[in-house]
Amino acid sequence: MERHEMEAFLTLAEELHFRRTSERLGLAQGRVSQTIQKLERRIGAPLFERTSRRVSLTAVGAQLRDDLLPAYRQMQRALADATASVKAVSGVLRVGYSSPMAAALILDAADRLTARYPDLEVQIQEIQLADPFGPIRGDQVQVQITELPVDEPDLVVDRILFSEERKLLVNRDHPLARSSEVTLEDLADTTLISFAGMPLYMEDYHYPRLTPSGRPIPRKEAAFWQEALVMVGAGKGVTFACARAEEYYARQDTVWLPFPHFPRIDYGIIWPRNGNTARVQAFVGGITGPRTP
Amino acid sequence: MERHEMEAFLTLAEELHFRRTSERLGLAQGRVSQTIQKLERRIGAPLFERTSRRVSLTAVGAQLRDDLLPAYRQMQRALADATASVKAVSGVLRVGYSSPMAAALILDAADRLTARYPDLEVQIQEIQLADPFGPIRGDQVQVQITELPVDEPDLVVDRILFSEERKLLVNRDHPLARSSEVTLEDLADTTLISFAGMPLYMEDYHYPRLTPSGRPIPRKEAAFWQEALVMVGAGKGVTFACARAEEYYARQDTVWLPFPHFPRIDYGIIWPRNGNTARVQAFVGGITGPRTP
DNA sequence: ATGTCTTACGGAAGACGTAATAATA
DNA sequence: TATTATTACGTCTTCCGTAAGACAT
Repeated sequence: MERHEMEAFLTLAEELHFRRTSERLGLAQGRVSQTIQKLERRIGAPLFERTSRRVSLTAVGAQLRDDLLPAYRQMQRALADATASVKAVSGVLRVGYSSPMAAALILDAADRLTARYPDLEVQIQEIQLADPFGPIRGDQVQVQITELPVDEPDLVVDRILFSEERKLLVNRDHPLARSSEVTLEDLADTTLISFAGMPLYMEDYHYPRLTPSGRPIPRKEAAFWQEALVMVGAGKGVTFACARAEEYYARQDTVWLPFPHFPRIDYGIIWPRNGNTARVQAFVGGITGPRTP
Repeated sequence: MERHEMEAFLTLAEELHFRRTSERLGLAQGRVSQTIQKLERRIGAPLFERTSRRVSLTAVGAQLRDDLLPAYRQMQRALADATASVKAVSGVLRVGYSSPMAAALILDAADRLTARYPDLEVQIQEIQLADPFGPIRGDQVQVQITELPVDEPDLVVDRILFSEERKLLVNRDHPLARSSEVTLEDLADTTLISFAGMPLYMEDYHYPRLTPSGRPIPRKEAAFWQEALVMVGAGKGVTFACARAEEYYARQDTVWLPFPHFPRIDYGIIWPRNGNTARVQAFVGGITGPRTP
């Protein structure tokens, strides 16, 4: 049963009038007549009783209308929903990241995503550790891959996307640079560079204030990651980073030391609790795929 | 969305293989590819992710399949049900009647019915009052219009179709032929002709054995209606008939007297309890229409 | 005479198959 | 190389509108 036959039949079953039916469908009057006749021939019995003055459904016609109408509506809706869902995942989605590996992941997901949603553009934006949630709260990015823990009432944390070994960055002339194994206890003899503006629970998690034995760890704050790098290069202190960041930020004057006795760095995907749009959903779903295999 | 597009999409969603899909649909391989592409252009995003080696549904495609499949199935079923119901109302339907008015009604309904169900043939058969249920029990007729009351465990009585005034048939030379008004009490002075073979409750209802004052009514039995007519014409007794039967059975030697103090004759439509077929249903539904206006 | 449904006919859209092309394992 | 999906092109079905016909009010 062809679409145009269903439409002719259902419209005529509603209008009970060939001319009005043809007008509603944008067809010539004769077309409706012939389409209905063809359908009736296929079914084997008239669906309408008609004189030149009155059109009415037969029992078979009424039954068919009752069965067909919901199916037709659902079909229409399925198509409309599909186009609407595609349209909802169009426009620009800005994704924040605070680590270059996350950026690579995002760009990878963006490729797959724009293949599936041709009208979607994914833009990326670096997020400074000193203000990790400003951009997402200000809608400068709609979704973000960032270091955990994140515990903000207005932000949803989806899950751990990946985790990285933590390394300690020290100046190549620093005594620790030649240690075989560095631990938290050693930090009492350094200045740890952390970031102002981070929530306290995050700062305490990533940049402890005391060593395990209780000695205070001297600290200094930087505003940007690049600034922290420069400070380490200048011998002003040490700081943490995830292992693979070395591929992006290696410097002659800095060595990246394994730091196995401190937890790895987990990265998660977050978005505003009231910003769970189709775009964001699609991105989160799209970034799921590649991670699992 | 065209039928061939739905079929191509749903089949491909099941097979995940263009060649197998084209074979199942009896199409060329390229056709499937182009049909899917067209659908994807209309929706605005790919429904399948394909390489030359693997085909898989995208999220949009999977959603569309979930929404579309039930609608498509229901549509198919609606059409199949319609053709099946037409086919079920085809062949020969034999209808019994015991009164010429009923025959006219049946023929009228049969005309409308064969217009609605071209493959149905309606035949009529006269039923003798002496054996009112033999033919319907022997499947010589499948439905029957007959005098009420009918109270048989294996027969369904639908409803009263119409009712007719009862008249008394007497020979023109009989003294009652000149009465201004005849009552049951007068029958004590006549011989009432009834029919053998009728169930007792029917015979007692139509042919009382006593007058209201308790006098017995002499009686004689006939085997056929025509026989009863002849007997009345020969002055051998009186009998009952419904008023309009006079149009069919008027004779010079018989007068039809009003008999207002005895109930009218009700006619009902009956069929075997285990013979409620689509044909019968269609006939009963078809005979409903003309009666109501 | 008007409004309705049906029938006849010519043109255009598009669904189809064939066959060549591109990509992947 | 074999198997797959895509693209190009010519054919043919059939959907369509126009216009005339048939019928009822």
